[in-house]
Amino acid sequence: MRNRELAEIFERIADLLQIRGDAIYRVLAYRKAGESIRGLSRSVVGIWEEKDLENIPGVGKAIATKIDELLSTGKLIFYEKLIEEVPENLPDLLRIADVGPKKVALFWKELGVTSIDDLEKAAKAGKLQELPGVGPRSEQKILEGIRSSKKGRPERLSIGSVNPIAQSFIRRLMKIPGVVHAEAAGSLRRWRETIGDLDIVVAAEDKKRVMDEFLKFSEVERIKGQGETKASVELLDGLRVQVWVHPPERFGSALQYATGSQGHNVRLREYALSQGLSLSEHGFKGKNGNEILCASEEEVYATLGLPWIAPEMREDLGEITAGIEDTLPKLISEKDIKGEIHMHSDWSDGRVSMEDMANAALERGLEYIVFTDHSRSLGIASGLSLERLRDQRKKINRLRKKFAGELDIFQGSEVEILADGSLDYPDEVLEALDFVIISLHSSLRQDREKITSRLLAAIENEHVNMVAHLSGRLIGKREPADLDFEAIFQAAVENNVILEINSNPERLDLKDTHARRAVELGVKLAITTDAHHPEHLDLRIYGIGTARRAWVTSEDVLNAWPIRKFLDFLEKQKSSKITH
DNA sequence: GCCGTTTTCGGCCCGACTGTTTTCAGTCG
Repeated sequence: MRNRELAEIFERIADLLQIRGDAIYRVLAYRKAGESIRGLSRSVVGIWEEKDLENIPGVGKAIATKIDELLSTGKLIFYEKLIEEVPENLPDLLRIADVGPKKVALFWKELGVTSIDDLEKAAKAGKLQELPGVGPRSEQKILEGIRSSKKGRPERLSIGSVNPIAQSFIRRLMKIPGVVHAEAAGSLRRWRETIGDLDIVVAAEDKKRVMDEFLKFSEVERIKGQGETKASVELLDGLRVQVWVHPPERFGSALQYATGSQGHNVRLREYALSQGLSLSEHGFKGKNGNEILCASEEEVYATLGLPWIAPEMREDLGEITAGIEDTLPKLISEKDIKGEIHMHSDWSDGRVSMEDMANAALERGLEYIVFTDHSRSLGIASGLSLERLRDQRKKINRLRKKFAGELDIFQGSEVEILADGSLDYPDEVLEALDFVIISLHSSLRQDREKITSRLLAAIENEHVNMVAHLSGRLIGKREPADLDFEAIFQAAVENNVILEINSNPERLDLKDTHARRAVELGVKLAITTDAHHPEHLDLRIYGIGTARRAWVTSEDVLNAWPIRKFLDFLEKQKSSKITH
């Protein structure tokens, strides 16, 4: 059973218990356990085999026993009894805006509603407003909520699609007179791979003016809520945007609050309470009611005796403890990157010539690049035949001379791993390449054992330097391959093979939690763009964000190393390979 | 139900906004 399936079960239990009206802290415990499992960097099955379940944060005796039952028998008696009492699909109603557990319970008990269709019928018949605490306006809102949930818009959008919208909003908000700061917060600032709501925090004295101007932005389709300090709207394309306005002297605490995550904030506020301070978006309050205002986030953390914690780490995954102990890593940043080692040209499916790509790399301050066009069997991407590969080498040699002293250029290849685990070029061809990337583009749906051993066989090939986009997932479009990640990370360490964080926002592969686990085990990474066009070189910000979420430092990243160290490592890879 | 630089028992973040209410409950983040 995969972590996500386990997480879904416990999250559903939490919803069902809450609808049933159980004690809220019991509900929260199940929800927290579910979220914790979802965010885990390694498989629960592995932890279960080591009999270490209770070391998972949020998992105690009771939930550990339930995980054990699920993994050994495939079912959970507690859950089966629960859904005899509360209809299993009732939590689906919680997805509708402004419908929470109390209302779901009310509609179910009073009207027998057990599905969204039931609810819609009841609302249209005017049955909801006859219930206590529900009026005509609520009934109307619920109907709207059902309508928008039926439009089939995805609940979370790719960070690559939301980020440009955010930057445009921020530019325009900054132009409103009196605005001192405007900054994206929430999951975008934490560089999560998908974004639910776009959150923006603005610093200005005149709140009302900012609110009025914001609500007039042309993309705003519907105002969902509007108060003194906070407004939330839905855009024409369905994206939800929330804007907070706070006075500049409180901007730090407001930004900290809106950045989250919820889990991080709860833990930080608990830590504040342990020091006799109550923290909110407005600042700190002491026991005697005195206020401490924070214009910057640094002041928020410093007030608690902590170093500033990078937004990407704020997931309640040990960052506050690391802050207390002063062991936070120095995270990698974009300026640390020295080379691009996974990119394409028009020799295969890239859009421009090698020379144009080289110039684009130079413009972006890179010191070395590796062309890694596709290997021969990937016909759909015009993979290079042996002859074309030789021709490309000649061309690259000419380019090397042309760019000498400015940019070092190498010839690599993105080599297909064939269905049986062998590689798409013979060994002597691989040996002649400067850098060998291997990747899967076909037969991604093989079962776990088969696809894992296929990758392991490929990783053990002595000429392989790096594995690209390991899981093969396309976020929201294609599920990752069913891999034994733990085994692959071990093999990568043993064979000195690099694993890629692919920066394409549709991939982000390795993903954050896997990258963190890989580095824990001693794997070295690369942060590449897989560029097929000069502009793709700018996608690296997303890979950097993912790496920072994984607590990665520049020491962990091959293409953040200076050219000398990069080349030395390639030499070392050659000599350290397991021989067969 | 979980957890411990106040605790193995008694806590468990904090506030904005809305609608249905006359002071608050529910939802959301």
